[in-house]
Amino acid sequence: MAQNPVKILQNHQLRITNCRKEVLRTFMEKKSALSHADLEEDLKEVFDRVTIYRTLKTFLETDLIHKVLDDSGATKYALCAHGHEGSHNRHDHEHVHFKCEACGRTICIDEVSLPKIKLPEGYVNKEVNLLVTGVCNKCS
Amino acid sequence: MAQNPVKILQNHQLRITNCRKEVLRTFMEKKSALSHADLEEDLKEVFDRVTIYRTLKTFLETDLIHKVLDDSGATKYALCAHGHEGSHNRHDHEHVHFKCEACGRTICIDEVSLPKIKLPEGYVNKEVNLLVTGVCNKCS
DNA sequence: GTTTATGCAAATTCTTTGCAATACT
DNA sequence: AGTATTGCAAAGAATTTGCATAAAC
Repeated sequence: MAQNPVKILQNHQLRITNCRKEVLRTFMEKKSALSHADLEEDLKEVFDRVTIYRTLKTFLETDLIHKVLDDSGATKYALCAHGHEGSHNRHDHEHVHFKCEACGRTICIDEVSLPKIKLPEGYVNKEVNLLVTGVCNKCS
Repeated sequence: MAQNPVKILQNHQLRITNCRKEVLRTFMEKKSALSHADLEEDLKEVFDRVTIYRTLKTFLETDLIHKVLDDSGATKYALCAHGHEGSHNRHDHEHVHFKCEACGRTICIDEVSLPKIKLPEGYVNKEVNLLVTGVCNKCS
């Protein structure tokens, strides 16, 4: 399994550029969902705002990151947990996210698995997203 | 239980204005989550864009509506199911939303109840939001 | 009559697009 | 060398703020 930014980019057939490496590194380091603004805060001295937008777009299209639901209005993104191993199936995305009201961070809770949802007749379920809001272990 | 816009506004100690009545009526009529843009489309001839923003803000603060998670980026809102009865508890918001990829509508699925989620040690659960993406009964 | 909401203009913020210069393979 | 990515400028949306007028209580 890939573990460093360069290998991940190679696995996804993306050119290796400084911005992509740094964005990836930031996701790996922060271990929480990040918005464009979060990334910009860390990287604005080095890369243009627009480049970060385009990097996120590219990563989304390559299934390297995915959108994380959030009630703050800002779109947040997180690394696809096993995306680096080449398993590009949709269910990579199906996990539980936890948003802390105190520190504002959104993280993936891997320990909790998603319950099966039975929908009414005629509904086709493609993807399930669960967001729990509350206070995290560091803030409580 | 209150059922018309005027009574709902009274119950929430809000002044009765045309814009508030119309926004409420639209939510009741459409029965799906609406974004500011959705409301504007219906009401722009009558009310200013800004007034609709402010109405949504007021309704949010009064717990008359709540944010609905959505992966489209646009913030959507929905009526709090029992908010009109004066029960302002947080669990009003805990339902399952379904977003149809075909028609783009987001609706509340009342038939499905939220599974209990057990979080890791130290996490305090305040609110649970579940979004299922797929195809609805009308589009499938 | 006093308080609160509205409409309009304008300021901010967020996101996208075009294009020449640069970096990657 | 050839193609994709970047930075900058600028356009386009989305959202917020200030203030005078109008509506609600």
